[in-house]
Parts: sequence; structure tokens; C-alpha cells
Amino acid sequence: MTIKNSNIEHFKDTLQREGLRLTSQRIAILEDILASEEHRECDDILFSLRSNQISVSRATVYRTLEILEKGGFVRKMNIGDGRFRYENKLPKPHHDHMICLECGRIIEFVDQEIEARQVHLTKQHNFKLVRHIHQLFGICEDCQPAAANKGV
Amino acid sequence: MTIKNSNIEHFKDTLQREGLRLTSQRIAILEDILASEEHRECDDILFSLRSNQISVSRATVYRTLEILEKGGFVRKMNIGDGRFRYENKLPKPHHDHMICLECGRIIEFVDQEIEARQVHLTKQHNFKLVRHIHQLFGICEDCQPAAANKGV
DNA sequence: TTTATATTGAGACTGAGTCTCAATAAAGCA
DNA sequence: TGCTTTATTGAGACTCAGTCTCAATATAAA
Repeated sequence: MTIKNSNIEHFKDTLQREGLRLTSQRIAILEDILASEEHRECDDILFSLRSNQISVSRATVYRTLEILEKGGFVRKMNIGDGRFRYENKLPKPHHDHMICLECGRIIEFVDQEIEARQVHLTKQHNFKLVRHIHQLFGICEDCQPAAANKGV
Repeated sequence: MTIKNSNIEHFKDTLQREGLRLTSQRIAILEDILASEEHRECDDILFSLRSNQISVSRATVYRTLEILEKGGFVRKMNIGDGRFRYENKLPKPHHDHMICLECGRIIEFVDQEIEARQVHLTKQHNFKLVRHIHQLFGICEDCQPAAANKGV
């Protein structure tokens, strides 16, 4: 069985457990997300589907993204510009993001020391850690000459 | 000179440097923010002003918040719910936030090891760090019994 | 004062995301 | 296979935070 098919099977199980139905739209959206490594917003996914001659409504994309997020297939993230982005979460271990302020490029990172400090700090406050966001904003390698010319 | 007055003076300088005018609305908004230690959204500030019989339009609050943010008087933050919050930044050293998913309470924290690791990680990627967001979401001490009853 | 122009307020507008509801399509069952 | 129940879909109305417009007003400098 291919990885893709095993994901579809896993999705099927998730839906069944929740009393939800397996529809062609839901499968198309999941497949589109599995095929991308980007951090996309809803409309990016919608247009990607359309470019493959798959017509799904915006409402259905939002609804399906919610199911996929709850099921752990997708990670919903917010880089502070007021819009949400979604990334394929399936084969990936936990990571955080560096975000280039010039070009929007996203670099993933993970650091065990930081993870450990977070646990330590929350314990100090008797705070039960559920999840976290850690985003480093700056200028990526490729944009540094350009940014310097603009006086950043 | 009081701390409050020195802040107003500082604000006056900032405005002058930018060719902006000192208006009663701008002073009222700055004073309201200086008087609060909370992480508030625009409307909270607006209603706080109104409760002091100060009438300012929403547009002016947004416009002034932008000036205050650029001038380093205010920190604009996003806790992932699609709305922006503003906090008085003046007397405060840098810090990050733990956010209670139950009650919305915000606990400030700072950790030098994490700060150092961030610098280290960005250097590895030749990424020029400008600012960062680090938010720990979970259940605060006070909400843990309540959350347990709800099966969280 | 007078003048030039920055600022304000009211409300129109924008855009991401949600909701509504009639039409459609899964899924279980006979 | 066809029938029935009910979850899902699509289109577009709606919401809500935040932005923009523009005439009226207020500031600052002369």
C-alpha cells in the first residue's frame, strides 16, 4: 500500500469514528495537501484544486481543513498577518518556523534545548503546556543583500 | 517630572520628529495605555476611554496605536485568534507569553537560554533575526481543576 | 490672527472566515 | 439494487476586525 493510500485509509477511519462521510471533495482536499510541502492559506489550496480541474467551494475547503486539523493531518498556523496558513503535518516531527520578512520564505527548525526549557518554565508556573508557537522573524540569507540596499 | 509626564514628553518628541501633531486624542490614548498592564484589543481601549467620558473614534484609536507601535510605546501581539492585542511596552524588558486556553489569562516569561538558542539557530541559517514570537498555550494553575471536570 | 495642512469622526468599504438553507449524495438497510 | 435517512455541499449572505475616504476641524508656524 502506498503512503498516500495509507493516509487516505487513515482519514477514512477518522471520519468513520466521528460519524462523518467520505466525500470526493474531502479526498481531493486531503490529496492536495499531502502533495504540498508549503504553508498555504485557504485560497492557495482552492486555486491549486481548480488548476487540477477540481471544483470545490471555499466553504467546503474551510470545513475540511477544520476536520483535517482536528485529525492531526494538518497544522493551522498564524504568522501574524491576520490570515491562517495550513501545512501538511503527516510525515513531520514537531518543528517551529523562521519567517523572512522580505520574501515570506519559511524555514523550519527544532531545538531540543528550547523544547526542554519550555517544559521547565511552564512547570515553574504550574501551567499545563498544551502546544506552543515559536516564530523567528527576520531576513533570510537570500534577501540580505536586497534588504541592505533598501536600508533595512 | 513624573514618569507619566516624561512619557508624554517622549511621545511629543517622537511626533515632532515625524512631523505629526500632538492632539488631545493621541494623548488620551497614550495615557489610557500607560495606565493599563493588560493585553487589550482596540475596542477594550476604546471602551476604557469612553468609561472616562473621553470620546474618540475607532479609526483614531487604530491610527494612534500604529504610531505608538512604531515609536516603541506599545507592543502589538497576536495570540492566534485573528485579533490583535496591544500592551504597554514602556517600562518593560523583553518577554514572551504563556496563554491560558480556558480563561485567556496571560503570564509573561523570559528565559535567557531560549534567547541565546534563538540567536544560535538563526546564525546557523545565516538568518538575520529581527524579532520573535514565543507563545506557550495551555491551562493555567487556576483553571486546571475546572478543565479536568470538562474532560480537557 | 491667518494660513497651510495634519487630524478627526462617521460611516463606507475590504477581506478572511462563518453561517444558512435548499439541493445533493453517502451509507446503511430491505 | 433501490429506498431512506441524514450528512454534506455550494452559493451567496453575513460577520467582524481593521482600513479607507472625505468633509469638517484643530494644530502649529508665521
